[in-house]
Amino acid sequence: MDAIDLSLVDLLRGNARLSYAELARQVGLSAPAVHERVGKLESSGVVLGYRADVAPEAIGLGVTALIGIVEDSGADSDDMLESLRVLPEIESCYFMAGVESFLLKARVGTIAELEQLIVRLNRTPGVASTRTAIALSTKWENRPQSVGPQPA
Amino acid sequence: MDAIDLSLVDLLRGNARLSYAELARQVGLSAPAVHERVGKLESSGVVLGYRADVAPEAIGLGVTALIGIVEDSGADSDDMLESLRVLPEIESCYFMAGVESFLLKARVGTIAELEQLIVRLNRTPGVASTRTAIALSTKWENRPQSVGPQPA
DNA sequence: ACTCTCCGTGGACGCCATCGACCTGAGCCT
DNA sequence: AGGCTCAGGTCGATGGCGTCCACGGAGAGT
Repeated sequence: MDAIDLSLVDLLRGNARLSYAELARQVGLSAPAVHERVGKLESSGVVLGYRADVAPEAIGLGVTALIGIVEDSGADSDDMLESLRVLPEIESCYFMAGVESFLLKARVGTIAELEQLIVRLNRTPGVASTRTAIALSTKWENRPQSVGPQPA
Repeated sequence: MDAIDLSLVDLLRGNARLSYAELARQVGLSAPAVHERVGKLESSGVVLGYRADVAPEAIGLGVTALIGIVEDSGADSDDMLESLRVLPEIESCYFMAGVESFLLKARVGTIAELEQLIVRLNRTPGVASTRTAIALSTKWENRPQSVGPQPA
């Protein structure tokens, strides 16, 4: 992970569809060199994947909610995790410090679907209680912060 | 937005670096047709961009926190938003229902930087109070849920 | 029925991805 | 010091891809 790797990561976080040739121009290496570096970043787990950023309302996921989960005393967190992982509506899952062990970000199409999700969560073994906060709007999300040197 | 557009969105949410030729094969159209459809999805604001998904610890952003903000009565939310937008550590920002008007997801390198961020937030005009919860680990994040027809 | 429009296909051409061969400099052993 | 080894780069070649263009068929409106 030298400065060039950081620049590559920055560039790809900004636009994952840049060609290797373009990346090469930006960092001042040849295309094959960039190709090899990016390949290593991928296989070493630095770059986990490439994703299109899509407006959720446009694909019928207009309701965003953040749900905190309090675990039963004696519940097994690993089992719970597996139960959560199965629910596709849960886009993100954090294990938290504090009373609420998990914090979930969920996206659904309607409030009715959110209700169903919450019911299902409360029925999940190990869940003592849930607390749901609804996002009225997403101002921005997953904005990449630059880590490399400033782009000259 | 027909079924093919949804499939394209699904495919690109799964892997934003798929070539147009590959997308074309998957949806059963020609490459130019896919190229045009994707271009329209981009310019109509359905596809907002393409981002590499990077392991945050690998780039020195090992501390994740969720911060709720309570606004002063009479504060201007738009001004606050601009103040928040300027802080690069804030990766996501939701406008919430409930006592806390905003919910932020922030990533920093160290607890000390988190402390500085919280101090800055509390000094921001319009902020009455903040509440910070620290994520001990990110189980997963921004998992795309499939919206198209099941991939046959 | 004619035509307009939309949306697709197929062909062409230049650029890109990717492979292999070779080069160079750093570090280390003798 | 000399030379081995290896990591990591460049260069050149080739096949596939991105992208532009001209053309064609289906459906709606008159």
